[in-house]
Amino acid sequence: MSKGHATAWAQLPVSLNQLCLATVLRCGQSFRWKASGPDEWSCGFSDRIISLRQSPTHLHYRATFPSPPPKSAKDDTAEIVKDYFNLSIDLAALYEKWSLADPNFKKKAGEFKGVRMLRQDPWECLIGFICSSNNNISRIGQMVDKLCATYGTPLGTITHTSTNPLSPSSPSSENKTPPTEVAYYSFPTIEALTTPDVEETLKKLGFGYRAKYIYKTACMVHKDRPKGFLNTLRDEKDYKEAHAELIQFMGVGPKVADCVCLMSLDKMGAVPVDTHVWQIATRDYKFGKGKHRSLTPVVYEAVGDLFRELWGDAAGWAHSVLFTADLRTFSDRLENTKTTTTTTVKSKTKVKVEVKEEEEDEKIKLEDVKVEEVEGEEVKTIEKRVRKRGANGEVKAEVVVKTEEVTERRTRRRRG
DNA sequence: TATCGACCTCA
DNA sequence: GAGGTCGAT
Repeated sequence: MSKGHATAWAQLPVSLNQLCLATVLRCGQSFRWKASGPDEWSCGFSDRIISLRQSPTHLHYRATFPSPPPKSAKDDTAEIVKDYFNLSIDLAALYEKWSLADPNFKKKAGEFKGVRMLRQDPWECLIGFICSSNNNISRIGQMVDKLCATYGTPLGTITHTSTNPLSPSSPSSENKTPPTEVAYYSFPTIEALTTPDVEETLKKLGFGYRAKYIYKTACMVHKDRPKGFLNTLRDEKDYKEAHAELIQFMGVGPKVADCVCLMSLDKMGAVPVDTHVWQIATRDYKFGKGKHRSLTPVVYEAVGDLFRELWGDAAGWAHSVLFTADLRTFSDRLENTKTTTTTTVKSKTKVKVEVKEEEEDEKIKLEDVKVEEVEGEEVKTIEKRVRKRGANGEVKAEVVVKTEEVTERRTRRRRG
């Protein structure tokens, strides 16, 4: 039982190929779903808590309202759920298409069915991903919880029953944790995050430098944009336009903007390139063939283009499948097929090779990388030009620094 | 255009 | 050091 007014459980026909709840709700799209039971998930929406369960053939849902709804009101929770999970899109058909176009996708997809993009509220999505920089899913979740508890509206409580999978062998006794009442809140409105105290409060709550970003962005959206601005990016702007609008906000770079485009603005081709995706591109798709030492804006876009060419219009959706497969949380699923390649830098030697007096030779690249590979050992020679400057900033000399990096690669198969 | 240090906290 | 961004150079 929970405080509040819960509707009866209802269901929607949804196969596991179309949606895998346990994966989709934990793969870093939304940070607000809580496990409220062994196979139950709950999340606060604007005026109600929605709880979900899944069987092989159905998605079960129910709503818990803070106060009894008028008898006349008909429950629109089904509509909310269909919309939130983008259920009008046939995911299985997309998997077919991607598998045909890409053997690597096909290989990974078997263990990761039903990974679809949510269709979240753009404002919540924006703030959630501003929190995501230099951060991990679990802490982002904790931060968003605090944000909601502090600036959101209470929606009631849900009784959480044991989610501890530890001892299914003795269901009768010991290891059961007692049920607890957990409070749920709505996500704060835009306006709620524009009060002058917000930055300081969030700092105290452990948001770090993101506190300022959130406050500033809230102010920008609220004061400098027309009402409903973020939602208009869905229909009135295409992907590029929406992306350009989003990176105007404080704390929003290309990656965060792509997350918002993909997960809340119906831009299925948006591919957020974070360090994971960058790894996937270089490791599994040989992107750049060892060039590119950092993820500059140009390289960022090139990675997205690579995947868009490979997977087509809904590349962002496809990317999410491989991204999820790469997450530590789910790494056990690939145990049987996986080969892991670990690379360790064995040695690194820097040698200053020559000193040039004030030479302006545009032909020398600022950085030149040569790679040789011998029996699992990779020797990279990096030539980097470093300018020594005097007190006035004038170039006094240029030093070419050669770095030899010896990398050892070990590939091993885990039990299979 | 690309690179670099700083930024908050927690692991 | 992390599932990034900002501001300066």
